[in-house]
Amino acid sequence: MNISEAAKLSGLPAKTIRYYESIDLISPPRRAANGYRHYGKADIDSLCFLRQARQFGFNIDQCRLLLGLYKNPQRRSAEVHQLVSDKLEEVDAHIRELAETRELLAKLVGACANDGDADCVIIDRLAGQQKQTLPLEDIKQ
Amino acid sequence: MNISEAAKLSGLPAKTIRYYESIDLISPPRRAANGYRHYGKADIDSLCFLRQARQFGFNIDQCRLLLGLYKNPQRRSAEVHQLVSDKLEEVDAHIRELAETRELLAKLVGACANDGDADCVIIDRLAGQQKQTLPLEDIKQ
DNA sequence: TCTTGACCTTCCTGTTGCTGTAAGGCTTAG
DNA sequence: CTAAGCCTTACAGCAACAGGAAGGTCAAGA
Repeated sequence: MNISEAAKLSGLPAKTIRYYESIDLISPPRRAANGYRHYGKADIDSLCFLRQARQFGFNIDQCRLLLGLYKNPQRRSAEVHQLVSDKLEEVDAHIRELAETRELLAKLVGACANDGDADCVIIDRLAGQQKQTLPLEDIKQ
Repeated sequence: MNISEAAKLSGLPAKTIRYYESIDLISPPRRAANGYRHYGKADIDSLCFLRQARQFGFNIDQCRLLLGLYKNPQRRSAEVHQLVSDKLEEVDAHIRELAETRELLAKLVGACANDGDADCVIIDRLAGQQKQTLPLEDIKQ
């Protein structure tokens, strides 16, 4: 089948499929006489796998590893488990970070007068937090 | 003061300060006779403001708006409030999305045998989720 | 005076994971 | 015959910088 059908079946844009080929994430498919890419069932399986893995938040390099395990009947499930629990930790860390930011933002939103005045707690909070101070003699306009 | 001192005081890398100038986020500073950038106290304030805003998750365009409000004594705090509560919603949405992914990942991690066998629930889950099916007659190798 | 090291400048490339667009060839229906 | 709808390659661009090259400047020490 041609690339647009592969795209439909796999749920990936044709552009993305070509891109994955260009970075050697998938192996180049056979070509028809007219130069068109020609995909088989196994290719579709790999593409579906990649779409899912990306949806789970794995980046391209992690997908590369996962795809390698997917295609390798000699894999040990422990290797897969390791990759996925690493990713889980990554996502947890990200969530913690965002949650922290969220709380700070919520505080700002709550504290702001939200009216027509120029006085604004938010602006005050974002400003005036210098990282370091210089000795007086170094401060020249 | 020179750029490296501005960097120290603001907590932004000198590279970033030059970058902010290149995208017109900050106004170009005065130059000394030798061509070196020369920053004053107001410049540092803007840079600090930007560092904080970026830390709060605002992107460059949002920072542009915030910085405009910061520098504008005619601002109404309601405008600032709007920007920040929009960002809060953005962050909330992002967290919800990540939390969903997290749960899926946790399920995978919990379900995987995590041993030396090739059988792997994770691999099975990532594979075989075709987006669409084609009518039989269209399926040719 | 010369040199050394720490600054500073501009410009170009690379990062991640694609997406958009241009310019052109192939295929199929009307 | 032509128009639509595929397909191809190749190049540019997004965000928000970071790294490095090549070269100018400055201050201190031998």
